Amino acid sequence: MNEKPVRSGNDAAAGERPRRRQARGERRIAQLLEAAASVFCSTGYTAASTNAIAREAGVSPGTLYQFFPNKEAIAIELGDRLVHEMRETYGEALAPVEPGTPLEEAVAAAVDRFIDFNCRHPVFFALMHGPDIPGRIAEEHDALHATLLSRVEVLLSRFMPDAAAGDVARTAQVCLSVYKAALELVLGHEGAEREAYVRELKDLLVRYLTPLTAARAGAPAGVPLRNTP
Amino acid sequence: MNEKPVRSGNDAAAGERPRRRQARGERRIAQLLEAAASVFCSTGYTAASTNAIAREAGVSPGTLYQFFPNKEAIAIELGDRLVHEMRETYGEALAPVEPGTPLEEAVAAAVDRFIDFNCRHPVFFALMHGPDIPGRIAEEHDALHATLLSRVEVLLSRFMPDAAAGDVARTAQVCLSVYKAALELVLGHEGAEREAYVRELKDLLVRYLTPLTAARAGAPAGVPLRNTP
DNA sequence: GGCAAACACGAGCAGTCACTCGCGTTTTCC
DNA sequence: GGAAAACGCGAGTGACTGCTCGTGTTTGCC
Repeated sequence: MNEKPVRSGNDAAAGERPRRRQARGERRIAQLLEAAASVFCSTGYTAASTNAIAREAGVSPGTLYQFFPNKEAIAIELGDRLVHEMRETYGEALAPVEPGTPLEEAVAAAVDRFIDFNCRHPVFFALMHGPDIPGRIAEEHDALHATLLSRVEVLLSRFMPDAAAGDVARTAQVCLSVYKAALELVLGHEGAEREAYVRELKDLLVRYLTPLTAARAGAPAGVPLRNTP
Repeated sequence: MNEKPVRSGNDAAAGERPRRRQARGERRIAQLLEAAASVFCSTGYTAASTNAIAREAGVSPGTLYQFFPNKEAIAIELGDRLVHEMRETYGEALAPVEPGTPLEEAVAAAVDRFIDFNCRHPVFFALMHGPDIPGRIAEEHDALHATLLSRVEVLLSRFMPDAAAGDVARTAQVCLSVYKAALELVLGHEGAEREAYVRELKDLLVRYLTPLTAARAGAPAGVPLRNTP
């Protein structure tokens, strides 16, 4: 926010000098990011042309490049803002697990928050899981994925304290991948059908994880726990 | 195979006259498809340039267009051949389910065959699940998906005979999506780790489906069966 | 051998893309 | 009010794409 006014003697310090954005500029940036989100969402990153983004935003190509050095920077800025909001969301979604909380509730709470976030920002899915994203966004996605993974591992190790670290990591990976797959189904449906898929996802995760946690208190039948040796 | 020799009077019948391929030509086609598979696999469909495919195959761009009318046709031919082999594979994988076969075995058999196929043909995943595929391939993928879906539904309805049709369809969708997600994990690992993920996928599916089938013979505890009304 | 068709080449064409540049307009700061 | 900077424009540039075409070589058939 509080940018220093243009300094004397600071002109050619770094390759990129911080431009003094006016309110108008900030508005344009938001406008352009919104347009980019729309275009990325409907056509994917590579197929989205900067001219199309500018047109969608109602400005000229030249104006777009007044605020972003290149196409990748648009996706990066968009990704940054989404990841920022995402970190807040999943911080709440995964962090506070009361020791007594049953698995079913923990899963339901996490799933509900993540699904809600992804439904509100469909671009996020397109940007993060597209196969044609630029290297920088991929890094960001990997970082976010790693963070999520370790969070899920912590959550899991609370429910399955006597499992090998490798098994916990693998289980967490499976959970995230399954979530991603189900998210695609959820985003592809509306209303009641969408909610049915959400319920299905919760059931799926709970049934997958329950036998692992069951070792804590007298394994209740079902599929036998299979520990990889 | 047995192509009729060039017919007299059949010259300008349709817009496309069937060229008499020589053995050399068939070899080039196989060569080009192999190169295309490699390039598609590593860069995706849109990013793959026809010049790059030709270069990978060691021929000139003009030669490529002697056998394929356009870039899409390359992907289509490749997809056709893969789908053809796929149909044979999953025909065996899903068709014959003995009435007494336990769920665990049926799932394991299907998963093993599909995983094997996808590991032998990594292009298949890239072509079918890429977001930038041309319309024609998408149709083919949708058709294959629909076929697989109905097969899985038939298989499922044998294990859960007293479920609503909508629930069965949804369950089948979830199974396929989960398979797809796990496939990505499997393809991303090697050796023992890969096998561990395969086992995880089987467990996941069995645990997901077991409570649904349990209604047949005195529900053995675990997560209660939740029927959507 | 000879001829037509299939095969092979690679420079080049039209089209699209990300991005630039010169110039005019609006805002900010004194 | 006036200078400087930020904003805004859109035709244009170079690179790359899918694809063509004229020309030369190899193959199959008589």
